[in-house]
Order: sequence, then structure tokens, then C-alpha cells
Amino acid sequence: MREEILAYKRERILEEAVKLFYERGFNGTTLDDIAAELGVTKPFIYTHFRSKVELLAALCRPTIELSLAAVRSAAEGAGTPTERLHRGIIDFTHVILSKQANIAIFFREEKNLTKEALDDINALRKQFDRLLSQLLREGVAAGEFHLADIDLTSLAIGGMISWAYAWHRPGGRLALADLCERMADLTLQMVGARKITDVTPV
Amino acid sequence: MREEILAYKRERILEEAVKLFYERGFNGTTLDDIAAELGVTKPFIYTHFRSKVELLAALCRPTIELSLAAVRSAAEGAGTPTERLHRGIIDFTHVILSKQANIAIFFREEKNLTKEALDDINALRKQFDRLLSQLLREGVAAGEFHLADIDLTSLAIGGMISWAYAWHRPGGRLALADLCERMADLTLQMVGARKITDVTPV
DNA sequence: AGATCATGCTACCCGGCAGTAGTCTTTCAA
DNA sequence: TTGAAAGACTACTGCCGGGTAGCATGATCT
Repeated sequence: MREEILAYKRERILEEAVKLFYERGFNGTTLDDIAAELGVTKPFIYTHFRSKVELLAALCRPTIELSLAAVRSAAEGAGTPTERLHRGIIDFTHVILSKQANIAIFFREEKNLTKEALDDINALRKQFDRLLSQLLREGVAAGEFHLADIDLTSLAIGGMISWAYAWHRPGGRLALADLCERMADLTLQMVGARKITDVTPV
Repeated sequence: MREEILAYKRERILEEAVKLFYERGFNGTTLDDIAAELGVTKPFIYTHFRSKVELLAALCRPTIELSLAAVRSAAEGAGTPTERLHRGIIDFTHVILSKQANIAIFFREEKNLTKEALDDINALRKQFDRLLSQLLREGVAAGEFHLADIDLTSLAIGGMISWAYAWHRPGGRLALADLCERMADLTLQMVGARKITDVTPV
């Protein structure tokens, strides 16, 4: 109970910090701004986070973890490489778009993280890249994908999806789920796979 | 002569600013740092730029202009849509990679620009997107490209290439020209075109 | 009721840095 | 050789904002 309340306060601070860092940038936001938005004062924040940069790390890392978890569960799951890639990209895109602000903040503000926090997160990103490359390799081995350069393609896919944080507008032309689906279709086309809908109609 | 020297000094300042902003971030770099790197003092910089953010704008805008010019000249040039897209992506990728630091700075630090400067640059980006979409549309009309969603694909391509600023390491596995070529090939595969090398061998 | 503890606030410090005022030096013209 | 103008430097100012010390308030326990 005591713990839950503490965790809730922490979440509220993070929520508001994400909103303001996203709108005004990390350096354009003061702790007083965040506190004011929450209807509290600056020292209150310091009872939950040791510093402003710790706050930044706390709102970046879990989001990168989610991205990694999305591709991991798809890559290590069942199905053909095509099916797994499709699933992985849908889930990954979903993370990027539903955590759009966190992702944007991470990419923009990584220079503000401590070296330790950044190394830590970059280790996760490295795992992400390895998993994706490995999945592409399996697809090529299975004759499902047709690629000239696996590692480059992996980076290209990662970039194409990550970049969605920059242009996505919630409430735009496409619903979130549709958008994820289309990004996955584009990805399959890019790796030279037949569309999954041709293989296993849903 | 007088003018040329002035322009040269301006360029040197920008050069050093790009280097430091790229390494340490805009807010992590002081004007004293830049001045020290140049072997001059802070007021010297103020004889060439009115403020720190003007310096930032001065190093972002021309790079975005180059990107736009790259796709424009390819899109409005001669050749089939496939050839033009291929050329455009090669040139665009080349801009992104040869101006990697400037691009990185722009995407990371745009929140630090004045509203006017940002609107100005975003107008260029809008033109970029329109040109790319238009080129894709022509390719579809000509039966060369096979796309479910032209606008989305245009964003995806733009993102995939732009993102290269985040992973490219000069002196890496591939030479710059090869990298550009492969990104263009990936793009063609993504839009469902036959590789240009199948069409017009070089 | 009084003691204790948790919780959040008021009020402050202080360092860093963008931007400036005014001086010195160098150059060049007459 | 002197005067003026340009160009760059020294030496400041002022403020913003991260971080903290210590106080007030109110709940809980005895």
C-alpha cells in the first residue's frame, strides 16, 4: 500500500516530465515547470529522483526495454521467419508509436544522459540489432528473404520504424493498428518476402 | 577579398560549432568552448552571429536545403521513375552521410531553434516530402512501383535514409558511395521496383 | 494530550554561461 | 608620423535553474 502510493507518485512525475520534455526539450524544461504542472514543488521531485538526469534515464530505459522485448518475443517465438518478422515489426512499431514521446526524448536527449546510463541503454539496442539481423539471416537461409546485405537491411528497418516517432500524429489518417500493419508489410516487401497475407490469411 | 575573409571566418566558426554541438550537444557546448577551439574569444563569434541559436540555425538550414536539392534535381530530371528514384536516394543519402553531424544536430536540437527558423526549415521538409511522394506516384502510374500506400511509403523511405545519421561510422565496412548505392537498392526493393541494374546496367 | 515521524514546503545558495561595455592594438591612408 | 577606423580582447553583468537546509503541518501512537 505504502509502496503502491510511492510508485504512483513516481509514475505521475514521469508522466508529466515526458510531456514537458517532449514539448519543450530537456533543457527547455525546468524542474519547477514539472512541479508546477503537478501542483507540487521542486523538492517533492527530489524525494523520488536523485537528479534531473536520473529522471531522464528513468523515462528512456523502460521504453527501449519494451522495443527489445517486442522483437525478442517475436524473433524467438514460433512460425516462419516471415511470420515472425511481420509480428516483430508490428509489435515494435506499436511500441514506438504508443511511446512516441519517450522515444523522441531518448533520441534527442541522449547526450544529456550519464555515460553509464547511455552505455546501459546502448547495450539493449545492440541486442535489438543482433536479434533483428539474426531473424533476417534465418529468413535468407530459409529462402524466404532476398537480401544483398543483411546487417545494412537490419539497420534500415530499425531506422524506418524508429523514425515514425518523428512524423506520427495520433488521430491521423490511419488507426494505430493499421499503421503497424502497413509498416510490417513495407518491411516484408523490403526484405523481398511475399506478403504474409499471401501466406497465412487472417 | 574583404568579403571572402569574412565568409571564411564564418565558415570556420560554423565548422567548429558543428563538431562540438555534435559531440557534446547544443546545451553542453558553450560559446567559450567554441572560441577556445578556434583560438579566439567569445566576442569574436558575436561579430559574425547575433546569438547562439542563430549559429544553430545557420548550421542546420543549408544542410536541409542540400537534401531538398538532391531529391529535387533527381525528381525533376530525366529518366524513368525508377531511375530518378534511384538517383535521388543516392544523392540524398550522400547528403545525409557527408553532412552527418549537421543532420544529427538538427534532429536533436530543433527544439532550441526559434519558431521562425523552425517553421522556415519545416517548409523545406514539406517540399521534400511532396517531391518524394510525387515521384512515387509517377512510378505507380507508370506501373514501375507497386505500393499500397504512397504517402506512408514516402515517409518510410525518408526515415530509413535520414536515420543513417544515427548509425553511420565513417571509415566503416562500406565506402560512402557503396553505402549510398545499397540504400538506393533497398529503396527500390521497398517500392516493388526491379533493381535499376536489371534495367540499365552501368 | 503530548511525542514522534512522515511528508512536503519555503527560502535560499551558487555556479555556469549568454551576452555586453569599453579598451587595446594593429593597420592603413594621407 | 599621426589619426582614425577596424578588429579583437579583457573584464564584467545578470539571470536562470539545479540542488539543498531546515521548517511547518498533520497523522499516528502511547
